[in-house]
Amino acid sequence: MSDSVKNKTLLVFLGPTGVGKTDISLEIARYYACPIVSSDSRQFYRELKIGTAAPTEAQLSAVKHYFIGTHSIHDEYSCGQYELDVMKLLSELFVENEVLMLVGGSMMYIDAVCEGMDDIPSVDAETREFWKNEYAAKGLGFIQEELKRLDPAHYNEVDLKNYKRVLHALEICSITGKPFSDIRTGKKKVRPFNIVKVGLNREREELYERINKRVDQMMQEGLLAEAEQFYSFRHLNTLNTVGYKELYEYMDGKWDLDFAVNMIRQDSRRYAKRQLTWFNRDKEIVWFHPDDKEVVFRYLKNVINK
RNA sequence: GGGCAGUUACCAAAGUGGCCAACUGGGGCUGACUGUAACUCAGCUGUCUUUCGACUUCGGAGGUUCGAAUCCUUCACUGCCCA
Repeated sequence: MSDSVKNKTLLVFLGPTGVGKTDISLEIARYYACPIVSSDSRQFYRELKIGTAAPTEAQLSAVKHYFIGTHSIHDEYSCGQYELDVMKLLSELFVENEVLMLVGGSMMYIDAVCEGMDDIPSVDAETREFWKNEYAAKGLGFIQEELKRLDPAHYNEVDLKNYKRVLHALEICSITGKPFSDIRTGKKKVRPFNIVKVGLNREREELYERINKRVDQMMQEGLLAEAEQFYSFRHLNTLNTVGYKELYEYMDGKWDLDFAVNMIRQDSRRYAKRQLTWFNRDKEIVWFHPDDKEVVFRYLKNVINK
């Protein structure tokens, strides 16, 4: 990216699911006449509309959006690829725009844009399958020992009880022939534009109430039918998503519908909490209530060089 | 009216004389997390205390005992059965 974008600003609107990001960000996008880049890792998938509370057709035609419905649930996509794709897009969009918006709640995806990630190779299906099978057959203790052997430094750092983290480290060791920890630098990349992080949050009780209500609304809008369409692909990672995975338990006959819907509410609340835990670490975020639009506008005017 | 069963922390549910502030599960809270991340994982969850520990609890009241959630008496409530 050239120096020409150094006075440009990326407005990052983030917050827990259901807090009301879409509404306020549309108003701000219209005011600044800028497009919105989504950082919602599930709204990427065009098949998942209702369950991810994707922007409506009307909203999409009011403001130009990127990364909404751009991928299929069958696609292989990752955070690292997202970083590359978004950075390329931003450099193009900043030619015409002084201000751009990144809106969404997917923590690691937001960080990938704002801080960058190390260049870690993507894992081929064969390697993934190999370690997955090793884990299934020999258990957590075995893959822990393998990690100790292949990457003792990482072994001492990772959460060893978290099999996903252990597996991924092993996958990278396998592919590169080097310890995973050699590749991880942990260095933040400096972006050639300003980043303003706006956090949106509400009282916990209020947030949870909104989440609960939104789940009811999704059901009324036909979430069950939407999920049912992809029932045969329910094993896909992209469908291991709140709002879908619970309904598949119902369709598998394990839960009754009321229970499943209740679990969607609960899992949504937990997700919101996890998002907040992640965001709370980031001291660059300035927090607002989504209803205080005037306050946010005033803040932005102060922060953006205009 | 009679008989039986039950009442334990936010909920469910173990515990039936000392190892009990009380198993376990759920819920809740807090946190970790550099690529399948709306994933995955961890800690806490009577009160006070940073820890050691102290204090108040197992429906209410009273009693037995060195010691009670656990035994006895009684009251209250709940469920089932017989009238």
